[in-house]
This record gives sequence, C-alpha cells and structure tokens, in this order.
Amino acid sequence: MASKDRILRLKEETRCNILEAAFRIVKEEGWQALSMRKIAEQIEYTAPIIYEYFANKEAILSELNKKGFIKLAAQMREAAANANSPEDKMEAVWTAYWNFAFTEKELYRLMFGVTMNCCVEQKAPEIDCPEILVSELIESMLTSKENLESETSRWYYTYWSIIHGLVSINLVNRGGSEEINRRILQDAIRGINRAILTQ
Amino acid sequence: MASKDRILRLKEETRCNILEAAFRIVKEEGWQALSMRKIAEQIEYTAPIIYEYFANKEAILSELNKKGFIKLAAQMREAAANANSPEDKMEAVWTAYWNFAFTEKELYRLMFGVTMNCCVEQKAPEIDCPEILVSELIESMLTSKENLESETSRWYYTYWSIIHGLVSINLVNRGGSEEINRRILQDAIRGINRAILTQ
DNA sequence: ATATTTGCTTAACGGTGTTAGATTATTTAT
DNA sequence: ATAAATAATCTAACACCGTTAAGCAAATAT
Repeated sequence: MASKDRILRLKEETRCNILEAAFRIVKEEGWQALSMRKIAEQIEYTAPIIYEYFANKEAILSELNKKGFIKLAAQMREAAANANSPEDKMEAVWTAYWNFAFTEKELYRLMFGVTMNCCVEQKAPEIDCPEILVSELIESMLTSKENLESETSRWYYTYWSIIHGLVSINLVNRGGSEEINRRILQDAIRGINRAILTQ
Repeated sequence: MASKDRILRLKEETRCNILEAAFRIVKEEGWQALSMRKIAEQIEYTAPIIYEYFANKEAILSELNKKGFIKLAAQMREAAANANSPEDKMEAVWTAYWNFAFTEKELYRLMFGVTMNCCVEQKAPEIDCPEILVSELIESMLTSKENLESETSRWYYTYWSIIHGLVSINLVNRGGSEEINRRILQDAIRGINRAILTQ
C-alpha cells in the first residue's frame, strides 16, 4: 500500500512539472505564447493529460499568477524588513516592486494585465500627439529653462504614469470607488502642477 | 475612364467598412475577440478578401490604434482650448484623457496594452498581500486617524498607480531612460510620503 | 484467469490567421 | 458580338489553438 504514496508523489510531481514548464514558457515567450501542446511537449506527454491536473489553461495561468503574487509579496516584505523608518520602508517596498516588475517582466505582464501586442507601430506620428500637447504645457509652466528637454520629459512621464496607472488599475479589476479615483486624479495633477511651478 | 474612379471609391468604401466593422467588434467585445472571419461576416464577404485591403490582422488593429490616438489627441486639445491658465489646461487635458479611457474602454485597452484575461481570480488571498503590507505602512504614517480606511485606500492607490503606470509604460513601449524612470519613481514616492506625513 | 481500473494516446470538433487555387464576373480587345 | 484578359470573389486547405471522447495497453483487483 506504500505504492499509493509513491503514485501520489508522482502525480504531484507531474503537476509540478506542468507548472514549471508553463512558467518557463511564460518567462521566455510571454503568457500569450503559452499553449497546452507546448507544455505537453516539455513534460513529454500529450496535451490531454494536462487536463487531469488542471481544469483548463486558465487554471494554469491562475496558478502562475498566484505564485507571482506570493513571490512579489515576499520580496516587498523583505525590503521592508531591511529598512527602518516608515518612509524608508515605503521607498524600499516600492523599489522592490519595481525590480520585480523588470526581473520578471512576463510574469508581471500576466499578473497585472500589461500586453504589448498591436500597439507596436509607434512610427505613426499621431501617437506622439498627446505627448506633444502636454509637453508644450509643461514647458510653459517651467520657469527654469535648463535641461528643458529632459525635465519636460520627466514631468510628462510623471503625469502620464499616475493617470495611466490609475486608469489601468480600474480597467483591469476595478480599483477604488469612482469618487476616490477622481480625488486621486485631481490631487495628483495639482500636486505635480505645484511641484513644477515651484521647481 | 470615370469607372476607374468609381471602382477606387468602392474599394475605399469597403476598406472603410472593414475598419468600421473591426471597430464595432473591438468596442463591443474587446480587441481579443476580433477575428478576420467575424469582420468578413459583418461586411458580407469571406475572410480572404480582407487581405486585399490589409496585410494582416495586426495591420487592422494598428489602424484602429492610430485612429484612437487621433481621437484622444483631439479631445485633449479641445479640453486645453477651453481652459485658461496652464494649470487649468493641464487638469482639463488629463481629465479628457481620463474620460476617453472610460468612454472608449476597449479602444484604450488596445492602445495602451491593458488586458484583463487571467488575472481575474482575485479570490486568492495572496493577491491582497502587497496591498496589506503597504496599507500597514501607510497607517503607521498617518497622523490623523479619521476616515482611516478610505484614506489608507486612497494613498495606497496613489502609490500603486504611479508605480504601476510607470512600469507598464516601460513594459509596453519603453518610456524614458532608466535614469529618468528611477528619478520619477523616487520623486513620486518621496512626494507622496511627504503628502501623507503633512496631511 | 478474468474483470476492472488506470495511464496515456490518437482522433476529432470547432475555432483561429493566412495562403493557394479554382471559379465566377467584369472589363477590354478584336 | 465574341473572344481574351483581367479582376473580384470564394472554396479548400494548412498549421495552429483549447478541449473532449473514444480506444488501447498495462497494471491491479477479484
């Protein structure tokens, strides 16, 4: 009856192999490139057996997603533990977040719904329009004209980041309430405005 | 020889029809749901015809993308025109951006690579971990304890938005330089830290 | 030794983007 | 008007996708 255990262990092992193979593919080719047949090939089985371990493809991605969050949380926690004041902790925590995003790009894409499929063609001059428009505004607000270009670019990305971030968070899984969002948006814009004017 | 013109006009018209059909599908079902056969059905042709007007599916998405940017830029420009001071213009411009994102959700998703495929399963308790961690930090920084929950949530989304925004911009089509990004990240975090402490 | 369960594969369905070849309709040339 | 050439369109197919059903072979249980 010890064979039962061995078999269970083996089953657990292939389940794990599936996840590892999936992770490898996601890491190397992005989660859009993940396919059941590709996983099957890597674990040296045929595709249908995967369905004995996972309900469907989405269940596998969900599991990777979960593992990603655990990993991210661990790194953020560690970063917090290595800093003292709340401010330092805060900076450390978000720096850890930032680093996670770029060392685990594809995993981050999976976790937070960041695609890069079609919007590639940035050659189209129209795409720069919002940037140009805002940049002109920024330049008119900047009192000091030194490092004009890099400073303008910096402030542009500051605005854009917070607004796009807020938007995408809401598009992906509904952030806070409409009211809170408006408030954050307004506060952020005014905050950056003030920072520019008193720079 | 006037028939040449008429034919060209017809060709231009079906090209336009293709784009309109594609846009309708994207708007209603999201750009992931766009398929050549679905477009074909709407314009009452078969799929291969589309390839006489567009190189491939991506070319169609690219075109929608471009049109999206033109529309967005127009709305931002209009908003700017209706405000006076640079600060007011800035607020108006980004509010226009915000409104565009939510009235044209699917188009925005296409334009800026915001997916929401798998990361749905937010039932998993691990997903809240980063939020819990940061929220505790925020609470420890807040001096006033009134509206603790909503205030904490508000600041959390403020941090998260700018960092996630900056990350996704970089993941999608490389924003500024590594140096500028670090600077923005640091400035933003310290700025919010300060705002919380002096709230 | 026979029956049953298990592990796994092959084959298939309906879907995708895309291409090649056949077919039909239209225009042009004679 | 009729024949040839060209354009417009469709059908069929390829290779992929997620997923399911049926079948086979080996291990297990009776």
